[in-house]
Amino acid sequence: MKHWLMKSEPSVYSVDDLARDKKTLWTGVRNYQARNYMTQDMTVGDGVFFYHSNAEPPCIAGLMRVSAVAAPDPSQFDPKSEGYEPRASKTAPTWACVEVEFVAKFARALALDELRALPALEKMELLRKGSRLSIQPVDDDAFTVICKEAGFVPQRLSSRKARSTVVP
DNA sequence: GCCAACGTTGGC
DNA sequence: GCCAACGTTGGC
Repeated sequence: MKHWLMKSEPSVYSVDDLARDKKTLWTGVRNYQARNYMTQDMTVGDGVFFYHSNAEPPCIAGLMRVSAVAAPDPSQFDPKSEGYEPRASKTAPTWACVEVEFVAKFARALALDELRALPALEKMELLRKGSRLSIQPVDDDAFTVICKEAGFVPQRLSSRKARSTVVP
């Protein structure tokens, strides 16, 4: 299972909005690298950090999970949408979106400067100077460190079989 | 609001 | 295929 980080400006769509909606289509991505991560690498069940960009402070605000693989982003077909893509057609779409579902809002959001203070995250894409990529992979170690720092315990042994093997 | 970094566009 | 101009992102 892979892990990811996806950015959204909370003034547009926040972790609280997702907590309310339970699920949403992650529409509006207009960057090829970010799109390719969605169409080529994301699978159902992948964990995704919800990052608040252009926020005060910028922070990782919660966790979500991929609930459906990439499909054409409907906003590219809507002339009234900011993300309208005149070159796209239903048979040859340009942009894609995954569906994500809410997992958790971190009781303590992890601000960018706190993340920078963690040596284990040195190589994280998010923390690279000039990094703008709105969808990026997060390696297992970084995922674990961030969850721990946020006081969040991932429910990795969620199947009945797995749970039954856990010593009480 | 500023501006550095980056991605895209389009002329050549 | 190069690269200057332009537009966007996103921290500060």
